[in-house]
Formats: sequence, C-alpha cells, structure tokens
Amino acid sequence: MPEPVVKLRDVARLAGVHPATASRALNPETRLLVSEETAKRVLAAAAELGYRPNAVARSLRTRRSHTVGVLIPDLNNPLFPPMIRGLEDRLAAAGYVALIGNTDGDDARERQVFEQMLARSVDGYVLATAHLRNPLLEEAVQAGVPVVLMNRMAEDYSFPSVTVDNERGVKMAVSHLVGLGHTKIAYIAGPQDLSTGLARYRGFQAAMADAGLEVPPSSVAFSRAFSIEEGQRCANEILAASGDCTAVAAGNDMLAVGCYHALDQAGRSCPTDISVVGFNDMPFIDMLRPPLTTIAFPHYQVGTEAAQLLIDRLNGDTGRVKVLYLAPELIIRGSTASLS
Amino acid sequence: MPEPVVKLRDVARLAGVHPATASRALNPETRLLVSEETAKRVLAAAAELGYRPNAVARSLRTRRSHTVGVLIPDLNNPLFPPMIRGLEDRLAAAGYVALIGNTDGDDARERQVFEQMLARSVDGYVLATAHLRNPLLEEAVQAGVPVVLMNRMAEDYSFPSVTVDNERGVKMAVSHLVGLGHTKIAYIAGPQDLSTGLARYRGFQAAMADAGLEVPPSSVAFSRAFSIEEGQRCANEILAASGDCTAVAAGNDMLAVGCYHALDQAGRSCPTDISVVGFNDMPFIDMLRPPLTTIAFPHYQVGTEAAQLLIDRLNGDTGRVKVLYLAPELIIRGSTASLS
DNA sequence: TTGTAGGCGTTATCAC
DNA sequence: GTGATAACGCCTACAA
Repeated sequence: MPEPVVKLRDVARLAGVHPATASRALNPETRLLVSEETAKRVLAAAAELGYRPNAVARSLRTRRSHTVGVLIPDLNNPLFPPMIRGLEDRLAAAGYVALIGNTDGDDARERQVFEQMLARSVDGYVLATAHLRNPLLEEAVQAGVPVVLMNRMAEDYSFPSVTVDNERGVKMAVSHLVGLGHTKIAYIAGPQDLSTGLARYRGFQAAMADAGLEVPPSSVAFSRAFSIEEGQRCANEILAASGDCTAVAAGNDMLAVGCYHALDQAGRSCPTDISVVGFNDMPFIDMLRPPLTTIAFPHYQVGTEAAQLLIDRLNGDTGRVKVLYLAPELIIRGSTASLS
Repeated sequence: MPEPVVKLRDVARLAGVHPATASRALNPETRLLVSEETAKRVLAAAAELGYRPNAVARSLRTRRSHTVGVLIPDLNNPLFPPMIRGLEDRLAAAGYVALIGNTDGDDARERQVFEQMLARSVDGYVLATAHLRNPLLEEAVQAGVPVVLMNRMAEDYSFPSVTVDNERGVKMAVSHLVGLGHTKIAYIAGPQDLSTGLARYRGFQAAMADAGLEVPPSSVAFSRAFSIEEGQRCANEILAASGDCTAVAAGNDMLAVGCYHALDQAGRSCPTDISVVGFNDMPFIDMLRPPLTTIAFPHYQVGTEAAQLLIDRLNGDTGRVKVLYLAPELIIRGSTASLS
C-alpha cells in the first residue's frame, strides 16, 4: 500500500543525469554549477515524480539539521504561544523548523529535553527557560551550538537575548500607582533566579526609591514560580504581614491573578480596597473582572526578533553579542484606582 | 572551542571492542547478544566519554526518526497546550519527540508543515486540525505514516481518534438550560467542516428535539472559526435576528467569550438577561466575569490517549481502528441562571 | 559472543 | 558542466 519513496537517484535516472548533478540542480545554492538546460530537466523530473528530499540523509551529510530547539518553561502560560508563533514564522521563512519542548521549570526535565535535542543535532537553541546560572548554556557553547535567550537575559552580554525592558516597565507601573496617590505599595516578586524575576524586582526597588517611598521587607513576597498558586500564596503573605498596603504590583500577570484570588478570599475588593497591577499583558488577561492594569509588550515580536538573532548566528555572524530590549507600555484598565 | 563529538567508534576503541559490538551493547534491544562483561565495559566507556548517539545517523539507518508530527490549528487557544503536554509526556515515555506545528486553520500552511514533517521522516502524525475531508489524511496513508486524530474525528472509523463525546456534552448543556426554564435557546455553531463543529451542532439539534423545542433558523449562527471575533460576530447576528432568545449555547468557549463581548456592547447582561453556556472548560475561562458555565473534559488525558493510540500503531498494532470518547461533564458557574 | 561488510540517501571533493 | 567516488555515523545480516 505505501507507495515507494522517490529518491534522488530516481530523479537523476528520469532526467538522464548522474545523481550528483541532480543534487546540484535541485539545490538553489549550487544550481549555477549546472547548465540551465540540465537544471530544467532535473526540476521537471523531480516535479513529475513528486520528489521530496530526505532531510535526514541530508542532515547526516551536511551536519545541519535546519532544526532549532526551543525550550519553554510552561506552555500553559498564554504568554508563550504568541512568542512561539513569532519564532516559527521567522524561522520557517529561513528554512528552519522549531522543535518545542516544555520543561515545567524542572531542571532535570530541561536537561533531558536539551540532550534529546542535541542528539537530534539541532543547529541552535532558543531558551525561554534559562535560569541565571544555567549549566546548559555552557554545554551548548561546548557543543558549538549557538543559543539565543528569549524573554530572559544573561547578566553579562554572554548570550544574545530579546526581552522587554523589565526595569522600565516596572517603573511605569509604580509611577502609575504613585500618580494615583498610593504610597504603601507591596510587591509580589517572581523567582529571583530568573532574569525576569530579578530585573523586575530591581526595577521595583529603584522605582520606589525614585518616588521617595519606603519598601519595608514585610511588603515584599517572593514567589517560587510564575504561577497563579504562588501568586495567591504570596498575596496572602502580604495581606497578613502588611495589611495596610493599598496597592500590589506583581512580577507578572499570573501572579496578579493569584492575587485576585487571595483578595477574593480575604473579602477585599479590587480596585476599591486594593489596586493591582501586573506585567506582560498576556492574552485573556483583559477579560478578567476587573480587567487587569498591566505592562504590555509585543509578544509576537519577541519571537521574531529572537529567531532573527539566532538566524544571524547560524548564518555565520560572529559579531558582538546583541542584547535587544523592546519597549514596554502601560495599559491602564480597571484594577487600579486612585486612593480616595 | 567546540569539543570534538564522541562517536560510537570512540567508545568502541576505549572499550577495546568492535564498533558493532559497542552498538549492540548500547542498544537495550540487542544488549542480550553481548556478554555481560563486555556490555558493562562498553557502557562505562560511553559514560566516561559522554557519548550521545547521533540520532540522525540512526534514523537514516533504521528509517525511524522517533519523531511524531503534531498539527495544531491554533496554539493561542489555551485548550491545546494541556493536550500537547499530555501528548509529549506519553510520547517521551515511549522514546518519541513531538514536532509541533501551527496551521492557523490555513490549508496551505497546514500542507506545508505536513510536508516539512514528512521530509524529516516523522514516524507518525497527531492531527488536531483535520477538516472532515482532508487530502493530507490520504497522503499520510499513501506514505505509510500512521495518523491519529486528536480532538477531531473521522466520520467512518477510517482513523483512530480521541475526542470528548461532543453530542452528549451539548445535550448536557441544553438540558441544563431547559432545566432552568429556557425555551428560546440560540446556538453559535462552530465551523461545519470540522468534526467538532459538526458533532456539536448535531447534538444541539438532537437535544432541542428531545426537549420538544423549536430551532428557528434565525436562532442559529455559523462561525467560520473557533475564535473570539467570530463568536462576537455570530452573537450580534443572533441578537439582531432572534432578539427574544433567553439563552445562547456556543460551540466552544472562545465563541462564548465573543458572545460576552457582544452582550456587553448590546447592553445586555449575562446571566440576568441572557444565559450563556460554552464548551471545553478551557484554562482561564473560570476567571471571567461571570465565570462561564461550560462542558469540561480532561484535556491532558486527550493528549495522553492520542499518544497511546499512535504508539500502539507504531509498535505494529494493526488491529481495528479505535475511536475513543471521553466523558463530558457539565460545570455550572455563573453565566447561566433560571428564567425568572 | 564477536567481527566483517555493506548500505541508509545525500552531498563534497575530485577528476574528467 | 558533469560524472565518479567517498563519506557522514550508525545498524544489522551474515560469517566466523
């Protein structure tokens, strides 16, 4: 039943040329090495037979798989799908395919997926998972496989990256709250071993200092993951320890959602009693009640830019490492209100 | 800088055996062909050198890539990530990796991704995109590559599939509305060329008939995609043509969300004026105001079961085609109320 | 139990 | 401009 697979030699035979010639004719890069007339004949033969080059054999020979490994911490976070779309679109345009892997923020799993991909000889990696100190990064370098960080960054220009300007974004959020009259502002910080969590926390501290406001330790809670559950836990912690705060800034939207839950449970109303601001403007977050005030940035573009950075590397660009920041934007919705 | 890659022959040399022997020792399937002592030496050598088999070479030789192509209509729909997780988890346990591709419901793009995957010689496909009549299905059969449908089904047992029992689910939704006293119930149908859209629409018709209720044509609107925009458009259509309805059932949650938007715009309140019920119980849908009453099913399990069906095929099971239904469950939240 | 040899389909390097 | 040849890294009859 399975029809026989058409191989290069079949095409060559039909076109009356040697397989090597057929190969040259079929490959855009080498087509100019072949007479125009021959090329035409080969192409026609390939089309007639429905020839599809065997990517595996090609990879073995050329040592390039035209495949890129993408590590995502949590596919269930709606923030990532648009990034992935951006990645895929740009990669596809350059002839690459993305191999996507979840890690659940689990180091062991991350390593496993990483190795799997290495065995499949991916040409490069896009990591959205990277902890600040991640042995995988070193390993990729050892293996000579380029890495780009997406929505994460390295401390010291050691890897190309694309992120929103986190510190600036947080400052916009804090300024907004301050402008509404808030002075007792609590913060739910993301994991401090993720660049995102760290940069935003730093931004918060800086913004509060700029505004001449205190940040008592009891008004900051550190989450162990960017998850709803952790947001809820941290919000509870803050409500208990720092009950007089009138606003909460969260390290990302998932944490803010958890904060909503905690407020509900505690019988506090948002924004009447407490204002809440998130970060990411992830899909669907505008449909909550109240719709969340948050910091937006172009998710899709983060993906395309990350892809481009990697493609540049794959094309042999060995220039200095580029670190790309995208501009954040404050989106004011219904979860923040002025202090009455 | 890139350290030299360790190959099978390096391992063999260190272990003092022939590469063929090393190969046998390393492969669990053939390990028993080798003396225990030799196997131990080879394994030790492999570990010492950090040997990682080259999956590409192996694929070329064995004609199995241990890769599965997964086609998803829209990764931005939060329904799919959990399914993908289920898929990946089960596939990984069986030594397979998922190659995920978005199609945006676009036939051309779907074909392109499909071909890409075929060229990479995926061992099988999981399609969550399949239109009812899809030439790709035929093509996969031609190529001898097994296909499993996920969240979609074939009409005639021509392909294994895993879905929720759509008709039963819709009946539960309609019964719920009828129980609340509603009789003028409108329906926003999904695309009728998707099995999901069709089955649910049929279920709606059947459920209404069972309840002895009329379904005037003006009370049904057909969407062109399972999207928020289309839901809004259809809801507007229904509100205009069938303004006296007191409840709307939607083909899925995305359409229901669009319906929320339309109701907002029209100044009608849910559930006071109009009850709304969705389908899927997708992540985050419980956070809307009002939280959506909908039909739930185990998304993750859909993924694991689809993976298992495919793995069975890949392991040579040539038994009759299995069509798996998972049980739906009515989740009553705040978007439905009794007719006062 | 282990070694030998050939080939999976393609492309790079020679020679013509 | 085209053909011959070898090799990418691995697996697997077959032989020893």
